[in-house]
Amino acid sequence: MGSGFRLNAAVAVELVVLTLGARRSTNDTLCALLVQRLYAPNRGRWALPGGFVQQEESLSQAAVRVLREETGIRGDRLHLEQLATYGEPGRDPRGRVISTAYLALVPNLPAPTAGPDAAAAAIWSVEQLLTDRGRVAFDHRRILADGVERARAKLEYTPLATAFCASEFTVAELRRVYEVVWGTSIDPRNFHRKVTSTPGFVEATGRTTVGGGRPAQLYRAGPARVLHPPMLRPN
Amino acid sequence: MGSGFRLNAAVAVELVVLTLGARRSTNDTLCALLVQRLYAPNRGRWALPGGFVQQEESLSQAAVRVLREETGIRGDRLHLEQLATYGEPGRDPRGRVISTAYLALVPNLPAPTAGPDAAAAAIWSVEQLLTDRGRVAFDHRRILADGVERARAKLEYTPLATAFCASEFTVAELRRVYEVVWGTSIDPRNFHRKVTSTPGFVEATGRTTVGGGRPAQLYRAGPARVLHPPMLRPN
DNA sequence: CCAAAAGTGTTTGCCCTACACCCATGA
DNA sequence: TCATGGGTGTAGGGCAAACACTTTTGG
Repeated sequence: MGSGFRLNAAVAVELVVLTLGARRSTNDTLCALLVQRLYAPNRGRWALPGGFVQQEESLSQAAVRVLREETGIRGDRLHLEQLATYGEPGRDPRGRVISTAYLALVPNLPAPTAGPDAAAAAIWSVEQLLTDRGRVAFDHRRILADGVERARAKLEYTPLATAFCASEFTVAELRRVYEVVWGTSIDPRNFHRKVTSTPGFVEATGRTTVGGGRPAQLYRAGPARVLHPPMLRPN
Repeated sequence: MGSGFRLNAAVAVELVVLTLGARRSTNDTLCALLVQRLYAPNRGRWALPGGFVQQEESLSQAAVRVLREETGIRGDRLHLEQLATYGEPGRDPRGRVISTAYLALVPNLPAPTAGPDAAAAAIWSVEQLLTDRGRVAFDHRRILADGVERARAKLEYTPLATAFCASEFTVAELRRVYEVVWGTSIDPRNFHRKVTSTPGFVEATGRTTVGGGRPAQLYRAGPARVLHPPMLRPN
Protein backbone atom coordinates (compact mmCIF):
# COMPACT_ATOMS: atom_id res chain seq x y z
CA MET A 1 0.00 0.00 0.00
CA GLY A 2 1.38 3.43 -0.91
CA SER A 3 2.94 5.67 1.67
CA GLY A 4 0.58 8.63 2.00
CA PHE A 5 -2.63 8.05 3.91
CA ARG A 6 -5.03 10.86 3.03
CA LEU A 7 -8.81 11.03 2.65
CA ASN A 8 -9.19 11.09 -1.12
CA ALA A 9 -12.79 10.15 -1.90
CA ALA A 10 -16.38 10.00 -0.73
CA VAL A 11 -17.38 6.36 -0.42
CA ALA A 12 -21.02 5.45 -0.98
CA VAL A 13 -23.13 2.32 -1.35
CA GLU A 14 -25.81 1.85 -4.02
CA LEU A 15 -28.48 -0.84 -3.96
CA VAL A 16 -29.86 -2.82 -6.86
CA VAL A 17 -33.12 -4.06 -5.33
CA LEU A 18 -34.80 -6.65 -7.52
CA THR A 19 -38.20 -8.24 -7.10
CA LEU A 20 -40.92 -9.89 -9.14
CA GLY A 21 -43.58 -7.31 -9.87
CA ALA A 22 -47.22 -7.79 -10.79
CA ARG A 23 -47.71 -6.41 -14.27
CA ARG A 24 -50.75 -8.61 -14.61
CA SER A 25 -52.19 -11.07 -12.13
CA THR A 26 -49.14 -13.31 -11.79
CA ASN A 27 -45.76 -11.94 -10.80
CA ASP A 28 -44.38 -11.94 -14.30
CA THR A 29 -42.05 -8.96 -14.58
CA LEU A 30 -38.56 -8.42 -13.19
CA CYS A 31 -38.60 -5.08 -11.39
CA ALA A 32 -36.18 -2.80 -9.60
CA LEU A 33 -36.69 -0.25 -6.85
CA LEU A 34 -35.63 3.33 -7.66
CA VAL A 35 -35.95 6.67 -5.90
CA GLN A 36 -36.50 10.02 -7.54
CA ARG A 37 -33.80 12.51 -6.61
CA LEU A 38 -34.99 15.53 -4.65
CA TYR A 39 -31.74 17.52 -4.81
CA ALA A 40 -29.08 18.34 -7.40
CA PRO A 41 -27.22 16.83 -9.11
CA ASN A 42 -29.62 14.92 -11.35
CA ARG A 43 -32.60 16.36 -9.54
CA GLY A 44 -35.84 14.75 -10.71
CA ARG A 45 -34.19 11.73 -12.28
CA TRP A 46 -34.45 8.22 -10.94
CA ALA A 47 -31.53 6.68 -9.09
CA LEU A 48 -30.69 3.54 -7.20
CA PRO A 49 -31.20 3.87 -3.46
CA GLY A 50 -27.84 4.81 -2.00
CA GLY A 51 -25.94 6.92 0.46
CA PHE A 52 -22.56 7.71 1.88
CA VAL A 53 -20.89 5.37 4.31
CA GLN A 54 -20.63 6.53 7.91
CA GLN A 55 -17.60 6.50 10.19
CA GLU A 56 -17.97 3.32 12.16
CA GLU A 57 -20.00 1.10 9.88
CA SER A 58 -18.91 -1.52 7.36
CA LEU A 59 -19.97 -1.38 3.73
CA SER A 60 -22.59 -4.09 4.18
CA GLN A 61 -23.95 -2.43 7.30
CA ALA A 62 -24.25 0.79 5.31
CA ALA A 63 -26.17 -1.08 2.62
CA VAL A 64 -28.66 -2.43 5.17
CA ARG A 65 -29.07 0.99 6.78
CA VAL A 66 -29.59 2.79 3.46
CA LEU A 67 -32.12 0.22 2.35
CA ARG A 68 -34.13 0.80 5.52
CA GLU A 69 -33.81 4.58 5.44
CA GLU A 70 -34.69 5.11 1.82
CA THR A 71 -37.29 2.40 1.28
CA GLY A 72 -38.41 1.07 4.65
CA ILE A 73 -37.26 -2.48 3.85
CA ARG A 74 -35.77 -4.42 6.77
CA GLY A 75 -32.53 -6.30 6.29
CA ASP A 76 -33.64 -9.65 7.69
CA ARG A 77 -35.06 -12.33 5.38
CA LEU A 78 -33.35 -10.69 2.47
CA HIS A 79 -30.51 -11.71 0.20
CA LEU A 80 -27.75 -9.08 0.06
CA GLU A 81 -24.42 -9.46 -1.71
CA GLN A 82 -21.68 -7.18 -2.95
CA LEU A 83 -21.85 -6.57 -6.67
CA ALA A 84 -18.98 -4.33 -7.80
CA THR A 85 -17.37 -0.96 -7.18
CA TYR A 86 -17.57 1.98 -9.55
CA GLY A 87 -14.98 4.72 -9.31
CA GLU A 88 -14.51 6.57 -12.62
CA PRO A 89 -13.44 10.15 -12.00
CA GLY A 90 -16.29 12.41 -13.07
CA ARG A 91 -19.09 9.93 -12.50
CA ASP A 92 -20.48 12.35 -9.91
CA PRO A 93 -20.15 16.11 -10.56
CA ARG A 94 -19.72 16.90 -6.85
CA GLY A 95 -16.31 15.27 -6.67
CA ARG A 96 -14.62 11.92 -6.35
CA VAL A 97 -17.28 9.38 -5.40
CA ILE A 98 -16.52 5.66 -5.11
CA SER A 99 -19.71 3.60 -5.04
CA THR A 100 -19.82 0.00 -3.95
CA ALA A 101 -22.99 -1.54 -5.32
CA TYR A 102 -24.93 -4.25 -3.50
CA LEU A 103 -27.47 -6.59 -4.99
CA ALA A 104 -30.61 -7.21 -2.93
CA LEU A 105 -33.37 -9.68 -3.77
CA VAL A 106 -36.70 -9.38 -2.00
CA PRO A 107 -40.01 -11.25 -2.19
CA ASN A 108 -43.32 -9.38 -2.22
CA LEU A 109 -41.78 -5.92 -2.10
CA PRO A 110 -44.10 -3.75 0.02
CA ALA A 111 -45.11 -0.33 -1.31
CA PRO A 112 -41.92 1.67 -0.78
CA THR A 113 -41.97 4.96 1.10
CA ALA A 114 -39.63 7.74 -0.02
CA GLY A 115 -37.03 8.81 2.54
CA PRO A 116 -36.09 12.43 3.31
CA ASP A 117 -33.68 12.76 0.35
CA ALA A 118 -36.11 11.41 -2.22
CA ALA A 119 -39.09 12.93 -4.00
CA ALA A 120 -40.59 9.48 -4.54
CA ALA A 121 -39.80 5.79 -4.44
CA ALA A 122 -41.21 3.43 -7.05
CA ILE A 123 -40.88 0.03 -8.63
CA TRP A 124 -40.05 -0.04 -12.33
CA SER A 125 -39.74 -2.75 -14.92
CA VAL A 126 -36.08 -3.60 -15.43
CA GLU A 127 -36.62 -3.99 -19.14
CA GLN A 128 -37.98 -0.45 -19.46
CA LEU A 129 -35.20 1.03 -17.36
CA LEU A 130 -32.49 -0.64 -19.40
CA THR A 131 -34.06 0.39 -22.70
CA ASP A 132 -34.85 4.05 -21.99
CA ARG A 133 -31.70 6.10 -21.85
CA GLY A 134 -31.84 9.34 -19.89
CA ARG A 135 -34.36 8.28 -17.28
CA VAL A 136 -31.75 6.99 -14.84
CA ALA A 137 -29.25 9.20 -13.00
CA PHE A 138 -25.45 8.96 -12.95
CA ASP A 139 -24.06 5.62 -14.17
CA HIS A 140 -26.84 3.72 -12.44
CA ARG A 141 -28.16 2.13 -15.61
CA ARG A 142 -24.87 0.33 -15.99
CA ILE A 143 -24.93 -0.73 -12.34
CA LEU A 144 -28.48 -2.02 -12.73
CA ALA A 145 -27.50 -4.00 -15.81
CA ASP A 146 -24.59 -5.56 -13.92
CA GLY A 147 -26.92 -6.49 -11.06
CA VAL A 148 -29.45 -8.13 -13.35
CA GLU A 149 -26.76 -10.10 -15.10
CA ARG A 150 -25.38 -11.26 -11.75
CA ALA A 151 -28.82 -12.42 -10.65
CA ARG A 152 -29.33 -14.31 -13.91
CA ALA A 153 -26.01 -16.06 -13.62
CA LYS A 154 -26.41 -16.95 -9.95
CA LEU A 155 -29.79 -18.59 -10.52
CA GLU A 156 -27.85 -21.26 -12.35
CA TYR A 157 -25.51 -22.48 -9.66
CA THR A 158 -26.99 -21.22 -6.38
CA PRO A 159 -30.43 -21.48 -4.73
CA LEU A 160 -30.81 -17.71 -5.14
CA ALA A 161 -34.24 -18.05 -6.71
CA THR A 162 -35.70 -18.89 -3.30
CA ALA A 163 -34.84 -15.31 -2.23
CA PHE A 164 -37.54 -14.07 -4.62
CA CYS A 165 -40.16 -16.27 -2.94
CA ALA A 166 -42.01 -16.05 0.35
CA SER A 167 -40.87 -18.29 3.19
CA GLU A 168 -43.09 -21.09 1.85
CA PHE A 169 -43.59 -21.58 -1.86
CA THR A 170 -44.61 -24.13 -4.48
CA VAL A 171 -42.39 -25.56 -7.18
CA ALA A 172 -44.46 -23.69 -9.76
CA GLU A 173 -43.77 -20.37 -8.04
CA LEU A 174 -40.07 -21.14 -8.03
CA ARG A 175 -40.27 -22.00 -11.70
CA ARG A 176 -41.94 -18.67 -12.43
CA VAL A 177 -38.93 -16.94 -10.85
CA TYR A 178 -36.60 -18.66 -13.26
CA GLU A 179 -38.84 -17.93 -16.22
CA VAL A 180 -39.21 -14.23 -15.40
CA VAL A 181 -35.57 -13.55 -14.56
CA TRP A 182 -34.24 -15.51 -17.51
CA GLY A 183 -37.00 -14.50 -19.88
CA THR A 184 -37.49 -18.11 -21.02
CA SER A 185 -40.10 -20.81 -20.61
CA ILE A 186 -39.28 -24.03 -18.81
CA ASP A 187 -40.86 -27.48 -18.93
CA PRO A 188 -42.81 -27.80 -15.63
CA ARG A 189 -42.35 -31.57 -15.32
CA ASN A 190 -38.60 -31.63 -15.75
CA PHE A 191 -38.19 -28.52 -13.59
CA HIS A 192 -40.10 -30.16 -10.77
CA ARG A 193 -37.96 -33.27 -10.90
CA LYS A 194 -34.73 -31.31 -11.06
CA VAL A 195 -35.54 -29.04 -8.12
CA THR A 196 -36.74 -31.79 -5.82
CA SER A 197 -33.82 -34.07 -6.66
CA THR A 198 -31.06 -31.48 -6.17
CA PRO A 199 -29.82 -32.05 -2.61
CA GLY A 200 -30.50 -29.16 -0.24
CA PHE A 201 -32.28 -26.93 -2.74
CA VAL A 202 -35.77 -27.16 -1.20
CA GLU A 203 -37.37 -28.98 1.74
CA ALA A 204 -41.00 -30.09 1.85
CA THR A 205 -43.01 -28.60 4.69
CA GLY A 206 -45.72 -31.24 4.44
CA ARG A 207 -48.40 -28.62 3.87
CA THR A 208 -50.18 -27.93 0.62
CA THR A 209 -51.96 -25.10 -1.14
CA VAL A 210 -55.74 -25.00 -1.56
CA GLY A 211 -57.90 -23.99 -4.50
CA GLY A 212 -57.27 -23.93 -8.23
CA GLY A 213 -56.49 -27.45 -9.27
CA ARG A 214 -54.71 -30.24 -7.47
CA PRO A 215 -53.08 -28.95 -4.26
CA ALA A 216 -49.36 -28.32 -4.55
CA GLN A 217 -46.73 -29.23 -1.97
CA LEU A 218 -45.30 -26.28 -0.08
CA TYR A 219 -41.53 -26.05 0.26
CA ARG A 220 -39.04 -23.85 2.07
CA ALA A 221 -35.46 -23.04 1.09
CA GLY A 222 -33.02 -25.83 1.91
CA PRO A 223 -29.53 -25.56 3.41
CA ALA A 224 -27.53 -25.81 0.16
CA ARG A 225 -25.48 -22.78 -0.82
CA VAL A 226 -24.52 -24.10 -4.24
CA LEU A 227 -26.48 -26.36 -6.58
CA HIS A 228 -25.14 -29.75 -7.65
CA PRO A 229 -25.96 -30.21 -10.43
CA PRO A 230 -26.64 -26.63 -11.57
CA MET A 231 -29.83 -25.44 -13.24
CA LEU A 232 -28.77 -24.60 -16.78
CA ARG A 233 -30.27 -21.82 -18.89
CA PRO A 234 -31.72 -23.14 -22.13
CA ASN A 235 -29.63 -22.14 -25.12
CA MET B 1 -27.44 8.96 -2.62
CA GLY B 2 -27.34 10.76 0.74
CA SER B 3 -27.24 14.51 0.95
CA GLY B 4 -23.83 15.32 2.37
CA PHE B 5 -20.87 15.01 0.05
CA ARG B 6 -17.70 14.84 2.17
CA LEU B 7 -14.40 13.02 1.74
CA ASN B 8 -14.80 10.17 4.21
CA ALA B 9 -12.21 7.54 3.31
CA ALA B 10 -8.89 6.74 1.70
CA VAL B 11 -9.51 4.58 -1.35
CA ALA B 12 -6.82 2.11 -2.36
CA VAL B 13 -6.39 -0.74 -4.81
CA GLU B 14 -4.80 -4.08 -3.93
CA LEU B 15 -3.58 -6.65 -6.44
CA VAL B 16 -3.81 -10.41 -6.24
CA VAL B 17 -1.17 -11.38 -8.82
CA LEU B 18 -1.25 -15.09 -9.57
CA THR B 19 1.15 -17.10 -11.67
CA LEU B 20 2.40 -20.65 -12.05
CA GLY B 21 5.69 -20.92 -10.23
CA ALA B 22 8.50 -23.42 -10.67
CA ARG B 23 8.78 -25.38 -7.46
CA ARG B 24 10.49 -28.14 -9.40
CA SER B 25 11.20 -28.33 -13.10
CA THR B 26 7.63 -28.00 -14.34
CA ASN B 27 5.43 -25.07 -13.37
CA ASP B 28 3.50 -26.98 -10.80
CA THR B 29 2.66 -24.56 -8.00
CA LEU B 30 0.12 -21.76 -7.84
CA CYS B 31 1.97 -18.68 -6.62
CA ALA B 32 1.20 -15.09 -5.68
CA LEU B 33 3.30 -11.97 -5.74
CA LEU B 34 3.74 -10.16 -2.41
CA VAL B 35 5.82 -7.22 -1.23
CA GLN B 36 7.41 -6.85 2.17
CA ARG B 37 6.33 -3.66 3.91
CA LEU B 38 9.08 -1.14 4.57
CA TYR B 39 7.03 1.20 6.76
CA ALA B 40 4.53 0.94 9.60
CA PRO B 41 1.88 -0.30 10.01
CA ASN B 42 2.67 -3.99 9.62
CA ARG B 43 6.31 -3.22 8.88
CA GLY B 44 8.22 -6.32 7.83
CA ARG B 45 5.15 -8.37 7.01
CA TRP B 46 4.13 -9.37 3.53
CA ALA B 47 1.28 -7.62 1.77
CA LEU B 48 -0.41 -7.58 -1.59
CA PRO B 49 0.93 -4.91 -3.93
CA GLY B 50 -1.31 -1.91 -3.53
CA GLY B 51 -1.57 1.83 -3.23
CA PHE B 52 -3.90 4.76 -2.91
CA VAL B 53 -5.88 5.95 -5.88
CA GLN B 54 -4.88 9.29 -7.37
CA GLN B 55 -7.09 12.23 -8.27
CA GLU B 56 -7.76 11.79 -11.95
CA GLU B 57 -7.39 8.07 -12.47
CA SER B 58 -9.98 5.32 -12.48
CA LEU B 59 -9.73 2.29 -10.21
CA SER B 60 -8.50 0.03 -12.99
CA GLN B 61 -5.95 2.61 -14.13
CA ALA B 62 -4.72 2.76 -10.54
CA ALA B 63 -4.38 -1.02 -10.52
CA VAL B 64 -2.25 -0.97 -13.67
CA ARG B 65 -0.08 1.85 -12.34
CA VAL B 66 0.46 0.19 -8.95
CA LEU B 67 1.36 -3.08 -10.60
CA ARG B 68 4.01 -1.36 -12.67
CA GLU B 69 5.35 0.79 -9.81
CA GLU B 70 5.62 -1.94 -7.22
CA THR B 71 6.62 -4.90 -9.33
CA GLY B 72 7.73 -3.68 -12.75
CA ILE B 73 5.03 -5.69 -14.57
CA ARG B 74 3.50 -3.99 -17.61
CA GLY B 75 -0.26 -3.95 -18.01
CA ASP B 76 -0.42 -5.24 -21.57
CA ARG B 77 -0.80 -8.98 -22.26
CA LEU B 78 -2.22 -9.45 -18.81
CA HIS B 79 -5.61 -10.39 -17.49
CA LEU B 80 -6.94 -7.88 -14.95
CA GLU B 81 -10.38 -7.91 -13.38
CA GLN B 82 -12.06 -6.40 -10.36
CA LEU B 83 -12.42 -8.83 -7.49
CA ALA B 84 -14.21 -7.18 -4.55
CA THR B 85 -14.06 -4.23 -2.19
CA TYR B 86 -13.09 -4.45 1.48
CA GLY B 87 -14.13 -1.70 3.83
CA GLU B 88 -14.42 -2.88 7.43
CA PRO B 89 -13.69 -0.05 9.85
CA GLY B 90 -10.43 -0.85 11.61
CA ARG B 91 -8.93 -2.98 8.85
CA ASP B 92 -6.13 -0.40 8.63
CA PRO B 93 -4.95 1.30 11.86
CA ARG B 94 -4.23 4.60 10.08
CA GLY B 95 -7.89 5.33 9.47
CA ARG B 96 -10.74 4.48 7.16
CA VAL B 97 -9.31 2.66 4.16
CA ILE B 98 -11.51 1.19 1.43
CA SER B 99 -9.60 -1.25 -0.76
CA THR B 100 -10.84 -2.44 -4.12
CA ALA B 101 -8.98 -5.63 -4.96
CA TYR B 102 -8.07 -6.63 -8.52
CA LEU B 103 -7.15 -10.06 -9.74
CA ALA B 104 -4.23 -10.26 -12.18
CA LEU B 105 -3.02 -13.39 -13.95
CA VAL B 106 0.39 -13.40 -15.57
CA PRO B 107 2.47 -15.97 -17.45
CA ASN B 108 6.16 -16.41 -16.72
CA LEU B 109 6.31 -13.80 -14.00
CA PRO B 110 9.73 -12.13 -14.28
CA ALA B 111 11.80 -11.67 -11.12
CA PRO B 112 9.97 -8.82 -9.40
CA THR B 113 11.82 -5.70 -8.27
CA ALA B 114 10.74 -4.00 -5.06
CA GLY B 115 9.43 -0.46 -5.45
CA PRO B 116 10.31 2.46 -3.16
CA ASP B 117 7.73 1.54 -0.48
CA ALA B 118 8.75 -2.10 -0.25
CA ALA B 119 11.65 -3.84 1.45
CA ALA B 120 11.38 -6.73 -1.00
CA ALA B 121 9.12 -8.34 -3.58
CA ALA B 122 8.82 -12.09 -3.84
CA ILE B 123 6.72 -14.92 -5.20
CA TRP B 124 5.22 -17.26 -2.64
CA SER B 125 3.24 -20.47 -2.83
CA VAL B 126 -0.44 -19.71 -2.38
CA GLU B 127 -0.91 -22.83 -0.31
CA GLN B 128 1.75 -21.73 2.19
CA LEU B 129 0.37 -18.21 2.42
CA LEU B 130 -3.15 -19.41 3.10
CA THR B 131 -2.00 -21.93 5.72
CA ASP B 132 0.40 -19.79 7.76
CA ARG B 133 -1.45 -17.21 9.78
CA GLY B 134 0.48 -14.13 10.79
CA ARG B 135 2.77 -13.91 7.79
CA VAL B 136 0.44 -11.71 5.75
CA ALA B 137 -0.44 -8.10 6.64
CA PHE B 138 -3.87 -6.55 7.18
CA ASP B 139 -6.78 -8.64 5.85
CA HIS B 140 -4.80 -9.61 2.77
CA ARG B 141 -4.97 -13.33 3.46
CA ARG B 142 -8.73 -13.15 3.06
CA ILE B 143 -8.37 -11.10 -0.14
CA LEU B 144 -5.88 -13.61 -1.52
CA ALA B 145 -8.24 -16.49 -0.72
CA ASP B 146 -11.07 -14.71 -2.52
CA GLY B 147 -8.85 -14.14 -5.56
CA VAL B 148 -7.78 -17.77 -5.74
CA GLU B 149 -11.37 -18.94 -5.47
CA ARG B 150 -12.39 -16.54 -8.25
CA ALA B 151 -9.64 -17.85 -10.50
CA ARG B 152 -10.65 -21.47 -9.81
CA ALA B 153 -14.27 -20.75 -10.64
CA LYS B 154 -13.52 -18.76 -13.78
CA LEU B 155 -11.38 -21.51 -15.27
CA GLU B 156 -14.61 -23.43 -15.62
CA TYR B 157 -16.60 -21.14 -17.84
CA THR B 158 -14.07 -18.73 -19.38
CA PRO B 159 -10.82 -19.20 -21.32
CA LEU B 160 -8.97 -17.62 -18.39
CA ALA B 161 -6.44 -20.42 -18.26
CA THR B 162 -4.78 -19.06 -21.40
CA ALA B 163 -3.81 -15.97 -19.36
CA PHE B 164 -1.38 -18.20 -17.41
CA CYS B 165 0.30 -19.34 -20.62
CA ALA B 166 2.74 -17.66 -23.01
CA SER B 167 1.37 -16.36 -26.30
CA GLU B 168 1.82 -19.81 -27.84
CA PHE B 169 1.28 -22.97 -25.83
CA THR B 170 0.54 -26.66 -26.14
CA VAL B 171 -2.60 -28.40 -24.96
CA ALA B 172 -0.52 -30.15 -22.32
CA GLU B 173 0.67 -26.81 -20.90
CA LEU B 174 -2.91 -25.60 -20.76
CA ARG B 175 -3.88 -28.79 -18.98
CA ARG B 176 -1.15 -28.24 -16.41
CA VAL B 177 -2.71 -24.85 -15.64
CA TYR B 178 -6.00 -26.50 -14.82
CA GLU B 179 -4.35 -29.22 -12.76
CA VAL B 180 -2.26 -26.78 -10.71
CA VAL B 181 -4.99 -24.22 -10.06
CA TRP B 182 -7.63 -26.81 -9.26
CA GLY B 183 -5.25 -29.19 -7.50
CA THR B 184 -6.61 -32.15 -9.43
CA SER B 185 -5.41 -34.46 -12.16
CA ILE B 186 -7.13 -34.54 -15.53
CA ASP B 187 -7.26 -37.20 -18.22
CA PRO B 188 -4.99 -35.88 -21.02
CA ARG B 189 -6.98 -37.51 -23.85
CA ASN B 190 -10.38 -36.20 -22.87
CA PHE B 191 -8.93 -32.80 -22.01
CA HIS B 192 -7.36 -32.51 -25.44
CA ARG B 193 -10.59 -33.35 -27.19
CA LYS B 194 -12.60 -30.97 -25.04
CA VAL B 195 -10.30 -27.99 -25.52
CA THR B 196 -9.92 -28.37 -29.26
CA SER B 197 -13.64 -28.92 -29.79
CA THR B 198 -14.84 -25.94 -27.73
CA PRO B 199 -15.41 -23.14 -30.27
CA GLY B 200 -13.09 -20.16 -29.88
CA PHE B 201 -11.11 -21.53 -26.95
CA VAL B 202 -7.82 -22.09 -28.81
CA GLU B 203 -6.57 -21.67 -32.38
CA ALA B 204 -3.84 -23.79 -33.96
CA THR B 205 -0.84 -21.82 -35.16
CA GLY B 206 0.37 -24.63 -37.42
CA ARG B 207 3.69 -24.81 -35.66
CA THR B 208 4.88 -27.55 -33.34
CA THR B 209 7.28 -28.03 -30.46
CA VAL B 210 10.53 -29.94 -30.83
CA GLY B 211 12.23 -32.44 -28.57
CA GLY B 212 10.89 -34.78 -25.94
CA GLY B 213 8.50 -37.14 -27.62
CA ARG B 214 6.10 -36.59 -30.46
CA PRO B 215 5.91 -32.88 -31.37
CA ALA B 216 2.87 -31.08 -30.02
CA GLN B 217 0.73 -28.58 -31.90
CA LEU B 218 1.16 -25.00 -30.75
CA TYR B 219 -1.98 -22.97 -30.09
CA ARG B 220 -2.83 -19.38 -29.23
CA ALA B 221 -5.83 -18.07 -27.29
CA GLY B 222 -9.00 -17.92 -29.37
CA PRO B 223 -11.64 -15.18 -29.50
CA ALA B 224 -14.18 -16.77 -27.13
CA ARG B 225 -14.92 -14.93 -23.89
CA VAL B 226 -17.05 -17.70 -22.40
CA LEU B 227 -16.76 -21.45 -22.85
CA HIS B 228 -19.64 -23.48 -24.34
CA PRO B 229 -19.70 -26.08 -23.00
CA PRO B 230 -17.80 -25.25 -19.79
CA MET B 231 -14.85 -27.21 -18.43
CA LEU B 232 -16.17 -28.80 -15.25
CA ARG B 233 -14.13 -29.48 -12.15
CA PRO B 234 -14.14 -33.17 -11.25
CA ASN B 235 -16.08 -33.84 -8.07
C1' DC C 1 13.88 -51.06 -31.47
C1' DC C 2 12.39 -48.71 -27.36
C1' DA C 3 10.80 -44.87 -24.55
C1' DA C 4 8.11 -40.84 -24.32
C1' DA C 5 4.73 -37.77 -25.32
C1' DA C 6 0.69 -36.49 -28.59
C1' DG C 7 -3.43 -37.42 -30.28
C1' DT C 8 -7.73 -40.80 -31.82
C1' DG C 9 -11.49 -44.47 -31.51
C1' DT C 10 -14.76 -46.75 -28.96
C1' DT C 11 -17.51 -48.22 -25.27
C1' DT C 12 -20.45 -47.25 -21.52
C1' DG C 13 -23.20 -44.92 -18.54
C1' DC C 14 -25.40 -40.90 -17.01
C1' DC C 15 -28.23 -36.87 -17.41
C1' DC C 16 -31.30 -34.07 -19.78
C1' DT C 17 -35.20 -33.38 -22.89
C1' DA C 18 -39.56 -34.29 -24.59
C1' DC C 19 -43.86 -35.93 -24.02
C1' DA C 20 -47.47 -39.39 -22.59
C1' DC C 21 -49.78 -40.29 -18.68
C1' DC C 22 -51.92 -40.42 -13.92
C1' DC C 23 -53.47 -37.72 -9.51
C1' DA C 24 -56.23 -34.62 -6.67
C1' DT C 25 -59.09 -31.05 -6.13
C1' DG C 26 -63.21 -27.28 -7.17
C1' DA C 27 -67.29 -26.32 -9.77
C1' DT D 1 -67.63 -35.27 -15.17
C1' DC D 2 -64.94 -31.69 -16.71
C1' DA D 3 -61.42 -28.19 -16.13
C1' DT D 4 -57.23 -27.05 -13.85
C1' DG D 5 -53.01 -27.38 -12.26
C1' DG D 6 -49.57 -30.99 -9.73
C1' DG D 7 -46.67 -34.67 -10.15
C1' DT D 8 -44.48 -39.44 -12.35
C1' DG D 9 -42.75 -42.87 -16.07
C1' DT D 10 -40.13 -43.64 -19.81
C1' DA D 11 -37.78 -43.65 -24.30
C1' DG D 12 -34.09 -41.42 -26.93
C1' DG D 13 -30.12 -38.49 -27.79
C1' DG D 14 -26.01 -36.22 -26.58
C1' DC D 15 -22.10 -35.65 -23.76
C1' DA D 16 -18.28 -37.10 -21.09
C1' DA D 17 -15.44 -40.46 -18.31
C1' DA D 18 -12.51 -44.38 -18.95
C1' DC D 19 -9.16 -46.68 -21.41
C1' DA D 20 -7.09 -49.29 -25.37
C1' DC D 21 -4.68 -47.92 -29.23
C1' DT D 22 -2.03 -45.48 -33.00
C1' DT D 23 1.29 -41.79 -34.35
C1' DT D 24 5.59 -39.32 -34.32
C1' DT D 25 9.66 -38.04 -32.65
C1' DG D 26 14.66 -38.74 -30.04
C1' DG D 27 18.14 -41.98 -28.47
